[in-house]
Amino acid sequence: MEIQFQYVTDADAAERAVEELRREGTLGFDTETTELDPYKGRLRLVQLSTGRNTYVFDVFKFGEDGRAAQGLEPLRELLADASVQKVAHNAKFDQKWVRHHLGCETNGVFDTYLASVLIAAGDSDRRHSLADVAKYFTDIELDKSEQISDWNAGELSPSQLQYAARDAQVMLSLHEQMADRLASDGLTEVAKLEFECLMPIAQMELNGIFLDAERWREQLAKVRVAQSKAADELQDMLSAGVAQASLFGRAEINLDSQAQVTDALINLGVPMPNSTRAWELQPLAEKYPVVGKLLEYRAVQKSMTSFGENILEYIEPKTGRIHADFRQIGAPTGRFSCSNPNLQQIPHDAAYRRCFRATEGKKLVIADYSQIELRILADFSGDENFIKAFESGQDFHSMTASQVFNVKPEDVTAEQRSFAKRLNFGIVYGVGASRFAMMTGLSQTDAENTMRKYFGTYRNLDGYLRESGRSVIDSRVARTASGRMLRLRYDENDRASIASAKRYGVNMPIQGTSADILKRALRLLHDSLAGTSGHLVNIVHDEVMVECDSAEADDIAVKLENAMVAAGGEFVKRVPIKTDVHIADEWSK
DNA sequence: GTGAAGGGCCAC
DNA sequence: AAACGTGGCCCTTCAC
Repeated sequence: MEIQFQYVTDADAAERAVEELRREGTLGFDTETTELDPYKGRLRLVQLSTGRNTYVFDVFKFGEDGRAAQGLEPLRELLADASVQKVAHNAKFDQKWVRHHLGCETNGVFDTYLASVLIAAGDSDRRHSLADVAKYFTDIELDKSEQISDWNAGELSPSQLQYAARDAQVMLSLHEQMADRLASDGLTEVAKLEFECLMPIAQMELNGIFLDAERWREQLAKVRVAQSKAADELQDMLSAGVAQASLFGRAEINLDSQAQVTDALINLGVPMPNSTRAWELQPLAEKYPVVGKLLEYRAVQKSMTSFGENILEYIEPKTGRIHADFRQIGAPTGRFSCSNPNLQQIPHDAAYRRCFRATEGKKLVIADYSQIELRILADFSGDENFIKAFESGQDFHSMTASQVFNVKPEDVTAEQRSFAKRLNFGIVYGVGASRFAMMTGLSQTDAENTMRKYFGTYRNLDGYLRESGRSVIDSRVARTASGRMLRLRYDENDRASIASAKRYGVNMPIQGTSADILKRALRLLHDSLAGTSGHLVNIVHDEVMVECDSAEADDIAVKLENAMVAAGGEFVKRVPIKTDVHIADEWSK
């Protein structure tokens, strides 16, 4: 079916188009670009649709540099105006291109991609491409064959323009269906939270983070030496158990093959546990030096491959920085995930983190939430003792140790604090006594007794966790403070399946509310950084990093802390929210 | 050759 | 009897 559209190629037409578009409260929105990466290609088209009429702005016709094009000023104002809603699919993509190539923000966004993910509520069978979403919510079949066509062409074909117009137009019928569905699923609030977080993330990806390649290479050189030494020594030790070794010299074993390494260890008489995972091998390391060597080799091998030369290839030549991909709903809990490269798994070791640094004349302002998940749990449970431990403002693990072991805070031993700490962390994930025993070295009985004491101290926490578990199994639904939803699937005839669903369902509201809070904080931060030198450069679940002019760092630190604490306060009412903020030259604690 | 699955391990 | 939640990346193995 042909779609009515107007092709906008000059300033007068642009002005008239925007005037017409402004009469609508909601517009379909899409862009066409010559590449997928805004630093590598050009923005060709911006499409805005009222449903009846669609305007296709050809950015090329307004000059070489879209940012400098005066004729596009009305369009920029319209896009930046949050009072006009723009419906787009995966809006982060369009926002990045518009920000970089037109020089303005896109505000007031409704994202059909994120809406679809929220509605799916963790169902991994559902797909979320525009074609899939259109089919699912409106039964419209979309042909995406022009998506990969040449948007660089001097003159675009009628079929290209038709395709471009249609993608913007289809957004409106999609929006109607999806807005209703969000409302009936109780997802309106979380959707707003997600949509308002899009622009901060789009901007963060454009900002990128500076990685000092020289420092990285220096570190890598050290690791290479260690790797080669460990590999050589491990090879020698393993070969001792292989028969052919004496005949043909040293038999080469693939040290990265868990099958070959396991065989070799068995030949050497090492009693092999169920797997060769580090935590299973660790206890054997003392008696069998070869096991210790294997663990040493694995560690350096991991450093060299996952955190080696490859990450340097992600440095964008145009900016000299790394622009990773952040998936806003990376996990069904609402947490972000990050890839290409994953900046959320850079080793904590200062040798790696110090390579991520502020550029000349700049500082990094780094803030992280203190015990955010435990504070959320305390709030949800309403447990007075648990809340008191936070209200005291003292070291939380010492306070809980003091309460659980019934000693004065100043008399808590290092060992008691350590038990309390590991239990505090484990509680959020639904740890059991046997796992707790495993990680502390306590006997099963002692572990059970310690946990009994813990839950005896925090009766309402125990009650909350039980009730939460019962409720998620009963209703097959879990929700965060913002209303984010997870549907649970389990086999009711399988105890293990029920137990697993229960842990997942109990954990999700806690982990997910933490994600809610971070997303709200990013919106507040984005607004308060406007007009400053501050730029968001990285986030790691409960940590936010901003780069800014050195002279402004103190001010930015206050803004960052305020945004994070205010966001926390919107979802957590009874427990104080605390952040630790510091100013540094490098990514460090 | 390519891709999926599984083991292993980094982060929070 | 069970045995701690979320991700991504690298490697080997194995099927096509």
